[in-house]
Amino acid sequence: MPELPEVETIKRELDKAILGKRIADVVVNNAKVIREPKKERFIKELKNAIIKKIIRKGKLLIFELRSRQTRLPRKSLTIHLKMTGQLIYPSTTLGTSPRKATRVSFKFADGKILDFNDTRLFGELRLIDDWRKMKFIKELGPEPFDITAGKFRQMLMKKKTKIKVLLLDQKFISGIGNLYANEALFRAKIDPRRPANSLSDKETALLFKEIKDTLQEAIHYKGSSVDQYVQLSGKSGNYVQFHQVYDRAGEKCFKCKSKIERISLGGRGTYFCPACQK
DNA sequence: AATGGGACCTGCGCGC
DNA sequence: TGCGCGCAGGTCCCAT
Repeated sequence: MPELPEVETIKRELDKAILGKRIADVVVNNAKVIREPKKERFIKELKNAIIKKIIRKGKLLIFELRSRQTRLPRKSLTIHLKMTGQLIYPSTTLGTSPRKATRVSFKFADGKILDFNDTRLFGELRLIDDWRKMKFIKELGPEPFDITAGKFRQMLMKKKTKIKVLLLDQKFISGIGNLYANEALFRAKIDPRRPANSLSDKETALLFKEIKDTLQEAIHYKGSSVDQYVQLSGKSGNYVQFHQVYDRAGEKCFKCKSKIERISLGGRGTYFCPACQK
């Protein structure tokens, strides 16, 4: 489940690995992940594009491109990993025997290959003129790092929905997914079922701090490798060892030894300690 | 506005 | 061993 820390980890590695490179060829093994334009045009327009800049917005990766003929308008390749998407570089498949889940391979002019793998085909690749005009981008809420505690509090006070569900709403705040929502709420000692506007000033401030700290720590440890996420190199992220509640239903709370509970909120597995979180 | 459900997909682990 | 089933979670979409 790539969330902000996982996508940021990949973004930083991509910066070091592929900036300035020219795409020589694109191999599409499964066109389903290419949302626009059609496969043939997608390939044609990416050929000879140079990776100019890489940007992350929430969980979305954006490659700003430049064509060799600089008069052409700059396009962008956007990549959303959704749940099981991976970016692997340098890939060793060489297009000869692609791994089962390798859906698209980008071959650079120097021969190195960037693979997009995605078991469940939920991932989305788009080649578009202006990423700023994407519906997803226009509706995206601010990232926790881009707002103040006061602003966060002001945002929460307008909402009656359950705090956990709200943290997962990318239009409200972007970058947080199921794993870090669970972890941040545990650290802030807040019951995930609480209506957002029921949080006190103190609780709001603590939650805001814990969200940012949790994300920062996860970035430092290069993400959480549960399910399919790996770093660009294919190595696992190292943050799982610090998880307090996620996927620990029935196990003892590290703080108070109570049993961690699992409930469903907004259709998502929600883990919390009923004794620690009020 | 809030809430719940289904859809998109595949692979895993479970019980039998 | 193999089969069917529920489940995983990011996002969108629809109904109430």
